[in-house]
This record gives sequence, structure tokens and C-alpha cells, in this order.
Amino acid sequence: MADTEAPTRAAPLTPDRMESLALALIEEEGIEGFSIRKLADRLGCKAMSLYHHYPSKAHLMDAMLDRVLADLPLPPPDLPWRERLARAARAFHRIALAHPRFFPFFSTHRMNTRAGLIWLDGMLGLFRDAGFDEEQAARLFRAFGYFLMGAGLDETAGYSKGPSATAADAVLDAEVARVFPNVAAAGPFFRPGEREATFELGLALLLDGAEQILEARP
Amino acid sequence: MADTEAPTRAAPLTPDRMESLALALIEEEGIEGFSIRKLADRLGCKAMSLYHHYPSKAHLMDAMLDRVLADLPLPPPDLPWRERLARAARAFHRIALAHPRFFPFFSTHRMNTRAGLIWLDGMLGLFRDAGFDEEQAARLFRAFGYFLMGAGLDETAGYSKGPSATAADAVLDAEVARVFPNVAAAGPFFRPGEREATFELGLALLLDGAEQILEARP
DNA sequence: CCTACTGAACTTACGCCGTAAGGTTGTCAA
DNA sequence: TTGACAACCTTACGGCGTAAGTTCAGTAGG
Repeated sequence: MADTEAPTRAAPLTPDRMESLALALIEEEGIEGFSIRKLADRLGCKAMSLYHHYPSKAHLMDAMLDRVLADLPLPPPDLPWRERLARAARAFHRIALAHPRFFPFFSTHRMNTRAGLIWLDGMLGLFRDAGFDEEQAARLFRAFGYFLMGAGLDETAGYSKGPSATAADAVLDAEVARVFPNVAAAGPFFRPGEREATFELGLALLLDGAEQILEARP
Repeated sequence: MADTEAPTRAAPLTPDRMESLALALIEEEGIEGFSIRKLADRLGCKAMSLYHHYPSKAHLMDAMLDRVLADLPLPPPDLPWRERLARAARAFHRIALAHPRFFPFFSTHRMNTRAGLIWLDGMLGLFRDAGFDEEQAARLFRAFGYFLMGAGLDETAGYSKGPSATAADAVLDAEVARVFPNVAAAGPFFRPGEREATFELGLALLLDGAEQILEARP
């Protein structure tokens, strides 16, 4: 009676709240530590309440995909194509760094939602604008995508992570320098701080290669 | 008494049998459909028997990593470096095609077993033999690896797979050609039969790029 | 005011999962 | 014969996704 509006018991289960908390939870617990039950706890509701809003866990994951995709802008079309492509690549890479534990899921799922298709179409258009034909645009986009996927995954789920289940073998670690000299020599350049330089080298390789294709067929 | 040898009740739980059946099961059920219980059924034993041979499921997975890694040969050192590198890349790519459902796990785990280190050291040596310095070898290996990871993953877990949880939206599908012309034009080159050509284009881009680095500093 | 309906949230239950803890069996060396 | 040991089995626990059914506040129509 006193309240003219509903008291909204604690906090309503809005898509924004559910998906943001889910993303945060994944970054805390990892993608396999993430569960509907834990998310519900975090939200202050019971597990099954979430099924009122999403038909399944997979649908919730898809909604998170779209939310993260929203942070992936297309670079302004008035820049030179090489700069546009470099910016798009770095934007994608930034997604990996911003959501390291969600990224492996993100990068290996089709972007067949509307937001995903907008980005995909824009990226293909970028290659077309640069002067590549339809086939070249398709294949180059893919090749760039492979590199971006791998780079992001490596930094979030690959060598950069701790040892695999077979716990760090001290004997093996000490042996590396002796038996695997090339691995030992490469070690300093595999450190996290070196990632950006490696990423930029690979990106430059691909950009140079694309530029050569363009020059070969004027 | 009649038997001089042990009857071996049904079939012994050898590493080879366990790991081969595990890999086969993963290809049938996918990596998340794979469970210790199902593997035990397949092997004709009980779930917990497997824990006599591996301390945990993760250790079994690691053993499978090493088994698959055994199919990843280093190319003969007497070939030109570009050919060696191309062969190594194709060998890695073949792993993805041979174990499509295991590959996402394979490619995102550190190869810190002995077999993995041998391959890693050999690959880095390949770049060194080509004339790259330690830093270049490390970064180029990594950049190539990014591409190979992404290519394999895309073909085993990405766009090539069916729609994500949000089931194929017929309206959206029909709309694509109209609203996303670049996506529609690229469609034919995204088909499975086109993968190899796309892979080879990306590989050539990277090889060309590496070659240029080498020529710039003779 | 009553009623019927609706949507949000909750409850219970099922069959999976990995695995901790402990028990049983068969083989072989001493 | 005995005892150690490896190989394998049994039981049980807590967690998972989710199917099915229930509770309850708010509201529109009579």
C-alpha cells in the first residue's frame, strides 16, 4: 500500500545482470568451473529460475557471445585498408585479453547471430574495399581469422598457462636447457611480456603478404 | 593347470588399448561426451579400474596428447627450409583432420611432455637452420603456430560446425543474402571443400613473409 | 469484489559425472 | 605356505544440467 511500485524482491533477473555476472563468474572460475547453480547463487536466485529466461545453458552462453561481440567494433572505413585491417585485428586480440577464460569458447563458436553477421559482413567488405575479389576476400579473411584465433587461444589457453595435468616435472624442467637447446633459447621470447611483439610480427607478415597479392594483380 | 599362460580374463588394460579406445570414443561422442565410465564400458571393465593406470582423467588425456603427438613427424632436414616448413605445417594440419573432435583439446595444451619438447625443439631448429636468429625463430614459430592452431580449430570446432545452440533461424538464413551481401558472396569459399585452398593461401602468405625477412637481412 | 489467467520464481527428482576410500582376487617370489 | 603386490571391483559422495510440477504475486475482465 505504501509502495506504489513493486518492491522487486532483491534484484530482478535482467539479461544484463545475468549475462554480466555470468561473464564475471567465468573469469573467476574458468569455463568448466562455471555452472548454472553457481551463477544462480551469485544472482541470489535458484538454479531453475534461470531456465525461465534461457531455454538451456547453451542459450545463455550464446547470449554471452553476443554481448562480448558488441565490444568488437569495425574500424572506420575512411582509413587506408592496411590500417583498418590492423585495427580490426588488434580489436579482436583485445577481446582475448579482456575475457581470457571466456575467449576459447568465444573464438570457436560460429558467429551466426545478427551481431556476428554484421561484423563478418563488415570484415569481408573491408577486404573488398581494399581491392580483393570475392574469393580473395573470403580466403584472406579466413587466413587472418586463423591467426587471430590461434594468437588469442595461445595467450589464454595454451602454452601461457600452467603445466598440464602431469604436474611440473622438475627433472624434466632442469633437463630442458641441456637436451633441448632451441627451446631454452626461445624461452625468453615465449614470456607473456613478449606476446605483443610476436603478435605484431605475425600480423605484419600477413599484411605484407596481402599487400603483395594486391600488387601482383593491379 | 591346462593353461601354461594366464588366460588374461578378457583383454588386459594396456596403455595402448585404453588410449586408442579413448581416442576412438572421443571421435564418436565428442570431447564432452567422453567419460571415464563410458570408456570403462567400452573396455569391458569398471570405471575405477582405470584409476589404477592413470591417477586422474587429466593424466589419461595427457597420455592421449602424447600418443597423437607421435603422429607428428619432423620433416627431413635435407630439404630446403621452405619445403620443410610447409611439410611440418601440413603434418600438423593433418592431425586436426585425423582427430577432429580431439583436436581442440590437443591444440590448446602445452606440449611439455618429452615427445612434445622433441617436436618443439626440432621446429625451432628448423627456423634456425633457415638462417633466422633465436628471436626470429621463436616469434616466427609462434606466429606459424597461431595460424595452424586457428586453421585446425576452425575446421574442427568453428564455422564448419553446425549452428550454435540458438538453432538455425530460417528467417535469418534467408535474410543473409539480402542484408549481408559480402557474407553471401563469401559463402561458396567457406565450404569444407575449399578449406585446403584457403589453408594453402594462408601458409603461402606466411612463408613469403618469412622469406622476405630472411632476404632483408642476409 | 471475485475470478481466471499469466509469468516469475521455487521445489523435487533423475541420471549423469569424476573420484575418494576401501575391498577382493590372482600371480609369483621367497 | 606365506605374504606382498598388482589388477580390478564396490560403494558412496558431491556436483552437474535439466525435466516436471508447484507456488504465488499481479492484473484484466466479468
